[in-house]
Amino acid sequence: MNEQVDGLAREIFAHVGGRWGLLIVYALDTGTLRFSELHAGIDGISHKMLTQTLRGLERDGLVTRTVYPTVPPKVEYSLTAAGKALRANVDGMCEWTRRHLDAITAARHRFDTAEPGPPGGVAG
Amino acid sequence: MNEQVDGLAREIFAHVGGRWGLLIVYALDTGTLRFSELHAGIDGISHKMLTQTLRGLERDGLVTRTVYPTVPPKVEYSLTAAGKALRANVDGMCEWTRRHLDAITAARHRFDTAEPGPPGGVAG
DNA sequence: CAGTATCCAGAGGGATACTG
DNA sequence: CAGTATCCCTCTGGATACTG
Repeated sequence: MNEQVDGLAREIFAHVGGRWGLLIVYALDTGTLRFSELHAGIDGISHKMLTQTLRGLERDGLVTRTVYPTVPPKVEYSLTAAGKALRANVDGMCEWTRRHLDAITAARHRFDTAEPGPPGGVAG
Repeated sequence: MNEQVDGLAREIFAHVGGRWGLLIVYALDTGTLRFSELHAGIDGISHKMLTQTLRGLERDGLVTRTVYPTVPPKVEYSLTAAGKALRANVDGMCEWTRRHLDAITAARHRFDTAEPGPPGGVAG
């Protein structure tokens, strides 16, 4: 297998900021969202992780951050061109999940209820 | 944003087994690989994590596991149809990374050397 | 409203040893 | 060679409080 691309594949995870990065990229499809809107829209994310992940994405040039020096403050986030391109891939992954979720769930059930003595997984 | 799909996006990570899942799926493109071949091919993965992640992928029906009852034992892994479909998406991600890595690196550098007093990131 | 800092629990994941 | 079990540590990430 290609060592180059292996390293490349690893870069993906380094740049999308772990567990929440792709979710944020996904949420930002709408166009532009405020911090509080993202916080409300992404279920389960904490204030801290939203800030932290957003920083990472901004740092890598996947999202833009616009601060309005008003009272109270207002900060808006949106995808850059690179971010939008990434989002297309996220869409692909979602599509894949949508298409295979039933099969996966079934496979999981089969696996969990399988006999210790393997029914058909052995060759020789 | 769509709550349904938000949950769907989360399923992706639940099924690919965290940090190593996609890397394994990527490695298995070749066709069929033994445990030791995977171990050698995926740089940095530990014996434990390879076993553990492989179990998860097998459980979800993304890889098949074939045991040859020989001495010494021999176990081969390969992608199922669902696994191959997933791999196509991983390819897309790699392609994205390949295309944007330079820009990302540059953006990162810019961000890290930016003035505390924002040069152009503020609107109002 | 948005961001930063601190504290702390729990999951993730490595090293090692043992089994078949 | 492949897999399981155990120990232990790091690092993630949540809760909370404070600043602008």
